[in-house]
Amino acid sequence: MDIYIHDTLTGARRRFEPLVPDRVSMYVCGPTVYNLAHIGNALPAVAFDVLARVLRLYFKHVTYVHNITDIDDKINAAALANGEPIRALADRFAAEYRADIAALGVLNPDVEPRATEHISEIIDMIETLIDRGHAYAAEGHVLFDVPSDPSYGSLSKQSLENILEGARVEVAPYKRDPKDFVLWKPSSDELPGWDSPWGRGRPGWHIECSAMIRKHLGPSIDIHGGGSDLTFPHHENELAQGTCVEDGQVYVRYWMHNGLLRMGDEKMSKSLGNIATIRSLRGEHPGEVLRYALLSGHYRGSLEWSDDLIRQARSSLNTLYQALVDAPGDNGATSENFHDANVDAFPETVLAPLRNDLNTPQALAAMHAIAGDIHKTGDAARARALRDQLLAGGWLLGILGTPANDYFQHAAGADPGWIESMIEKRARARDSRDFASADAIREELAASGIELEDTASGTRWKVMR
RNA sequence: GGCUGGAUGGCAGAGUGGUUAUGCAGCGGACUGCAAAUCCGUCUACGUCGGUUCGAUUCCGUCUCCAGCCUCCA
Repeated sequence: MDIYIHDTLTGARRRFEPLVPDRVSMYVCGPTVYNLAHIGNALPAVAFDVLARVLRLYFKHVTYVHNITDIDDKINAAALANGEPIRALADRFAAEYRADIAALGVLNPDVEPRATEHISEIIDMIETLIDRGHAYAAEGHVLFDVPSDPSYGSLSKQSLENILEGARVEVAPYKRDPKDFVLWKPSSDELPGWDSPWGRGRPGWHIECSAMIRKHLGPSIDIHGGGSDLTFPHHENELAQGTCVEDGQVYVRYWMHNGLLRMGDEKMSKSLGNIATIRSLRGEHPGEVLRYALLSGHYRGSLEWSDDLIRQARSSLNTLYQALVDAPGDNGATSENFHDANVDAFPETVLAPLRNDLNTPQALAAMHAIAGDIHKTGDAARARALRDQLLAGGWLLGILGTPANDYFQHAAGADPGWIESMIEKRARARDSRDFASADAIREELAASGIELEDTASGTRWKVMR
């Protein structure tokens, strides 16, 4: 059993081996909470959720830390515009974010740290960087001294000259080098601030993550994930801080970056405004459908988000649920039953692609193969075993979490009792070969969004979806 | 301009030096009173131009196009 992960730093797929056997430390950058999250924000949450599920099967201790950035200029601006206290606004949208990704089946991380709760760790780390000659204070700011880190640029594969040439930001006069970035900056009285050796101020974005990683996972971690748009400068800067604060320690063993969702041929982003919020999407679609859509592409690719993608995901997921409905015996079980199952309980055909750099499209293909086998086998015991395989695979992917019947019957616009009585009426009509009446009843149900299926064991109904 | 990655059938999207991805949709058939679900069959593929090779969608190079990053961003 080997797990492979594509590592951004080396640009290669590498066999995964944690620093300490049986212990995996994983950190994923979460959102800055100043408004509702969009579906692009959910991609890393979902992808790394699947990774965590897989890793927990093979390693006894997995610590998954997923942060929330709750101190940021955009938060300040949003709070000001709202006339709302900054802390209240950040808390509110942090809760909204949690609710949104929970609806997509994302399990809670082990730790969900907030930057504002780690100010002393941040200050400590900045002081260490200054002591070691990698940072300097100037005019109330503290800046990281980029030229002091010879390997700067290695993660984003940028040469220092190119960073300079491409720079579109004005260079502050207190910077020794244009590439130096802020670790600490002063705050005015109306902005949030904390006392520090450099006066009242607040942390820069990059140091927050480094300090929280250090606190919760230590100086050297196994996996660091996030969107590919964070590679530069955020993760490059984190790498510089995390490396320079120690002597020759590897800050991150595997850097993982998910691709970005596109909408209308462009990256979905709050700045561009071409976003679909998770909130609005899950008003229209089950969270599981949205999750399936996200998993239908490989996490490193760029997936085109569209209504058609959602429609296809919905149909595909229906097919899997249909197999559960058609499996003989009790179909009240869900993938949730495999929450604590041993690795042997999971289908290798689904697991193997996931171990190979989280190949979710291939895993889903294997799920459909199992679903097909459920229909094709004539053996009831075999079908039940396959049903369990399907549910187990569903657990890894975070889908099939609803009892199959409920999935097709929940949110029925009509009273189930009425539906059953209509079905009975139709059965009598069919028995007397009055197909015109029988079809009329079926039409009437269809008008209420109810679809009928006549099976060998009787007629069953489901909500059209 | 620099860096990184990508171009696969109607759509989405894996993968592979020679053999079916898969799903969605379409078409034909089976089943059904008719449907639905399911099963069987089936049509559209690997951006361009070269090279390596017995053989390339898969390796190498060229070109074209696209996206991301170089500024906050998942």
